Amino acid sequence: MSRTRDPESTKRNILAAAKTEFATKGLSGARVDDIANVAKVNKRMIYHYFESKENLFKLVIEKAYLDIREAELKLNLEHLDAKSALETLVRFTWKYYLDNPEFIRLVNSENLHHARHLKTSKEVVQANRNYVGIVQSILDRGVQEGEFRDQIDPVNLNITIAAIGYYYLNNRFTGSIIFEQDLMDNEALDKRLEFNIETILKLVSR
Amino acid sequence: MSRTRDPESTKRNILAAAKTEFATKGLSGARVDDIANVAKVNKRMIYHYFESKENLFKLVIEKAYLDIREAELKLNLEHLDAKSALETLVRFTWKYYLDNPEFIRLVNSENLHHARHLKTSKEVVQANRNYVGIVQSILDRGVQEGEFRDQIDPVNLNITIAAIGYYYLNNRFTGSIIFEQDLMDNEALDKRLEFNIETILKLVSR
DNA sequence: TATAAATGTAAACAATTGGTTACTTGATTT
DNA sequence: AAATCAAGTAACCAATTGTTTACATTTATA
Repeated sequence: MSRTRDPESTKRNILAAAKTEFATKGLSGARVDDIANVAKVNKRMIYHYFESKENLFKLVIEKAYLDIREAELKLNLEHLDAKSALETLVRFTWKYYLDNPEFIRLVNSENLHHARHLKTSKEVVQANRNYVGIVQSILDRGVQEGEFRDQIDPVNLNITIAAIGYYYLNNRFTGSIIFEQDLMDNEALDKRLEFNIETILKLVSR
Repeated sequence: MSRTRDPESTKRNILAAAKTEFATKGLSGARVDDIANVAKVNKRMIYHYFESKENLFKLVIEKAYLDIREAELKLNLEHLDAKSALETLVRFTWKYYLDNPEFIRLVNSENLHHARHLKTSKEVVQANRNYVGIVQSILDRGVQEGEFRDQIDPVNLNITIAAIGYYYLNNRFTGSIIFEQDLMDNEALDKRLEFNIETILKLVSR
């Protein structure tokens, strides 16, 4: 059954192209024409399915958040002892940022625009609520096991786990110039990951 | 002596307006007309003094880096014991990001553009070299004093000190939505700073 | 199979953009 | 005081932008 028309694929192609375009050039720098060209779709289709450039961006950033939270869920951290769970989370976060560089760029864009696209997204808030709950339960478990200090704030811990990977990778271009070394070579990357694991484990341990 | 013409002030006004404009809207989103209006200067003057929008951005980002490194030098960290010096640096970095929100935004923009403006800036590289040297000497001192572990990488430590402040403030908009709390109220800010100091001191201590 | 709805195309539009041209005015120098 | 140059202005331009109009074709359905 040969179909010359395939709306689902058209939508998917547009979303994928938009993600790359927005991540590469930011919201203002992104060009609707370029998205259409990369998606191999007539520009009109973007407006047909997504209403506006702005709305397209909203869907892209929403999906980006849901994707990372979904990937985190698959780690099944509750089956590990607290210390292993935390280390796994630090490794995962690092690798996710490395493998999905668009995520960081999109989050930056959204913050440049005061998060106005995410403001109305109940789904993203809920996904994140679950995530904070998971980290909280790791912390509780760590205290029970006698490994972690108590009274550690899960939100600040979360933020720090993200921060130490995010900043390094987000600022890899200025960083490589400023520190006069290639922050993206394999040795430097491995070293950074170990450094980050150490940072988090020392932070929570008794 | 009343002067109706004042080239130095014109240049200064353009640079100041450009800094705000680029930080607020990014390189692509920034409008030369808006810079001219805010600076209360004819648009032609921007091209007269700064050649192009791109070159204006380059000067803005260079100056932003030189400014923060200059402010750090004034801390005179070498007069403090290692632990105090490190805590002072963490506090300073946090406060500088808080008081100069344009800095973070500009660095993001520059990284979105693969740091192409900073690539040719010897001055910025040199300023940073001095800065890494200062952190290295704090680490050495800490080891001598018996307070710090040895073999801590000064570049990764630097990056982490920046990261834990930068990420929190850069992503304050998405963060406040996602974590369902105002990350920018005074209590949250104070709590974050203490959390960050703890993170760094635990990281380096024996 | 006729019809309506969904999917797609080509071309154009009005607004905006970074940058320029042609000109005027003020300050400095000889 | 004339001449020269720097500083400043207004109007404009060509290119680009997000979005739309008008039209064509395919697919599902009554």
